[in-house]
Amino acid sequence: MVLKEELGLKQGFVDTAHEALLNVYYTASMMKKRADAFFSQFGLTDVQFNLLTLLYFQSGDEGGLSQAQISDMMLVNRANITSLVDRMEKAGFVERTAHSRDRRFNIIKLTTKGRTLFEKVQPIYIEQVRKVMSPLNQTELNNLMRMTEKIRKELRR
Amino acid sequence: MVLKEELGLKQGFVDTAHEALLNVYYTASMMKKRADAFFSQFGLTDVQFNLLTLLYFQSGDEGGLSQAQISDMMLVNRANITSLVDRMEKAGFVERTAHSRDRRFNIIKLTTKGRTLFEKVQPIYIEQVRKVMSPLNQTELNNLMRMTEKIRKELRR
DNA sequence: AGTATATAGTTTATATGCGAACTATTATAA
DNA sequence: TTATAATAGTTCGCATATAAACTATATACT
Repeated sequence: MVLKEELGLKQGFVDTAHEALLNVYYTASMMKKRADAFFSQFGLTDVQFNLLTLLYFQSGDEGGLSQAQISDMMLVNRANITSLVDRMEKAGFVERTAHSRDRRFNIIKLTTKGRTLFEKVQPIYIEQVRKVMSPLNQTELNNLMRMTEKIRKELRR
Repeated sequence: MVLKEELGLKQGFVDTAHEALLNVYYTASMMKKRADAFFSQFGLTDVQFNLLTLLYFQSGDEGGLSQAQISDMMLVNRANITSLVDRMEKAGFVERTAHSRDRRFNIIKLTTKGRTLFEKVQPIYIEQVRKVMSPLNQTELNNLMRMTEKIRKELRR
């Protein structure tokens, strides 16, 4: 019943399922705020760092990822990727390149500047993540992943 | 290691803590999408329904909640509450009223229209929540709440 | 009492998020 | 082969999110 006190709620949790859902939801919300505060030190948002991460680890056939692939991986609408890539391209962290055979695709690649920034920020970020998750031991982390995966599976039906 | 396959990621998870954090994060993201799809049936967003819920269950001394109180409870910036209340007031679901002694406060109250809508939507919403969380038994729900609470406690430091 | 500080709410600029309508390009089908 | 489908990306309108600068009001302090 922790969230009740945290949020000053006396009522409104109709049952445990609802309360658990809100726990997950508000925890993610707080994670995002912390991540945004962290990345702002480096002139980035959490979403922008996610894009750097994807491009750093996943080159794809054409040496980059299409905007549709990025959209699928980040679980966000394609319209967002257009503006996200616009901003990141303007900042010089990524570039749009042509696909070798299909002119519909924009292949997005990290620039040297983007790669350098990622390699600078990523280890510090992982340190922060470890600290945030430090109250949970390995067994708990595994249980947490197992349970949230069950929920996602249900949501995908 | 489920998220890796889900998101088509081959690398990028540096350790279990990071993977667990992203599990929570993407689960909440999917919950939000589902909630938004559900509430759009009734011309609402999930955020707007949250506001109705708060106002329905928490009257406060003045028979409503100040925007600052709403901001605290919803864990969002006060600037958002201004525009949220603007939209909800325009739609006729809430009203801004004066505080009896302190002219700085807007006391936000449900209108009859807002109360009626909430009472119509809420039971159907709770049904959906139970379905989404149905893969977890009571013990798992409690564990999930306990673990996310530990994370929030760490985030509040 | 009068000044400084704190609090509530608004506005602006910016970065997300969605769905729907649009263009360009490619693939499919008749 | 030509008409139709599907796919990739963009643009638009809207709803959310933040921080920062602003006004109005209330409180605290000397």
